[in-house]
Amino acid sequence: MTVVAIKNSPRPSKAHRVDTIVESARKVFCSYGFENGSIGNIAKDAGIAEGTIYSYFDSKRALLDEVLRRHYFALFHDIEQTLPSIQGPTNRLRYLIRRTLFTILDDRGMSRLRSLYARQADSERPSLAQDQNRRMASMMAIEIRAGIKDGSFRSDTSSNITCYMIGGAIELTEFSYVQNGKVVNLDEIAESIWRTISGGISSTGAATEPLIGLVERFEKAADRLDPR
Amino acid sequence: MTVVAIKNSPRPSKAHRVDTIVESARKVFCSYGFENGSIGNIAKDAGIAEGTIYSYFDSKRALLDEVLRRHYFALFHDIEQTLPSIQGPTNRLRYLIRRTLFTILDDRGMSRLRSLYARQADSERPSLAQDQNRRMASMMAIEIRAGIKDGSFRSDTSSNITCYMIGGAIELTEFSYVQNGKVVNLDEIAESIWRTISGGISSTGAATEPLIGLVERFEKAADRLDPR
DNA sequence: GCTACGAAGTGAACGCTACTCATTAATTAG
DNA sequence: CTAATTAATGAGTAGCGTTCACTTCGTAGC
Repeated sequence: MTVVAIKNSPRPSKAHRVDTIVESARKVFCSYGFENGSIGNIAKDAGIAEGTIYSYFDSKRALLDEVLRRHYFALFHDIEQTLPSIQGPTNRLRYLIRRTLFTILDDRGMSRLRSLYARQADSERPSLAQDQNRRMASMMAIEIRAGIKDGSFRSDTSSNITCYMIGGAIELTEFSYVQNGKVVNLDEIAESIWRTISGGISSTGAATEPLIGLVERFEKAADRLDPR
Repeated sequence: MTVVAIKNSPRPSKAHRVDTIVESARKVFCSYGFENGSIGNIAKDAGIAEGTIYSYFDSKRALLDEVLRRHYFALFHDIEQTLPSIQGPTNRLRYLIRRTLFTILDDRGMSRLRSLYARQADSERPSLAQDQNRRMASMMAIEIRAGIKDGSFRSDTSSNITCYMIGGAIELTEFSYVQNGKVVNLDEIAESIWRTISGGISSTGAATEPLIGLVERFEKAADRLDPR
């Protein structure tokens, strides 16, 4: 996507130039990682001088932030587009878990950036990663609170911690995939997360076991009274 | 802790020298972060030349890895010391959650290192962060499997995902604390994590599902005895 | 005690890269 | 068409991780 510089050629618009830089940065960072991807490479790919980048971005870090910001913007936009068509907080929460989890498979390079470099922001407050966490958490929290209101979820549920648990599990799944690259069964993982979130891990066996015995006795009695 | 170099002074033992370097590195990295803490600073603090560090460590990153490795070693050692004195998988799992969570308050600088820099390892396989995750996960998984065996936990629990959910929630809590520095009520967070893990968030609970089957059997038997 | 030799330590020099800024080119206003 | 303004340039700067030729130290054999 290299732009050839020609004397007297008209300058591209400001927005278009920013787009070019960010797109080149995305390519370079995804291919080489943040630390090994140099401003020189990005400038060469965009067909401009290194100095030009610094009239649009304060630092290399700020450039990475913009790459990630656009990535998350597209992701959230897509989610917000889909969410209203799903009925009920339970289904919506399930969708949020699956949708976020499956983003892992979209782009390996982007997964690497997200799981390794997203957290270290410049000095911005709130940092990009924190902001992203908050947005995802707030979407989930809305569904959880709706679920509490309509009686699907227990009223002593902490929406905050529930979001942390879901988000954290997804992050660790992504990191694990980025590190060892093994193919993962995301359907199964999504199902496990959902099962744990919704039903917990405590066994209900203690409660049901006496009942099983009762039913069996009842069935035996029925057999005697009504053989076959 | 600066060591003053004197000509003809006896050289410290190899192990002692490594300790000095790692301790200086820990101080510098905790104070300035990984990227802003320079090898020059570390060497100055340890009272040695920069080159000396490179006869003990391959790179700056390897030095950070050793700092973190020792930190985790101490943490795991402490946990393994305490764990046997706690009875039952349920209590042990609760302890693991609380113990790991409360590590956040031990040392702010260390929390920063853990949540921002631990994931980017050299080229080691497995990476330090992955190795650490695995150790923590395996400790938790042992308790979860024991809990399944003794009937405390549901048998369809995925120990892996449960660990990810617990570990992920703790990581995000730590990151949030590192970023905005607000005091957090860890007791409350630990309790929420535990409540969700053990009981889920469904108000109906998984308890009813097995019962539905029993009720159906009961009704069928009753139908035979009293048709219509 | 003296010498020789390997191990440990040193710090100046190197290479790389993020970032700056004086200069040049392009665009716009009058 | 000219002047003023804005955008772009790329050689230069600074800082840091890393290397390596050289120095110093510890010790073993005489």
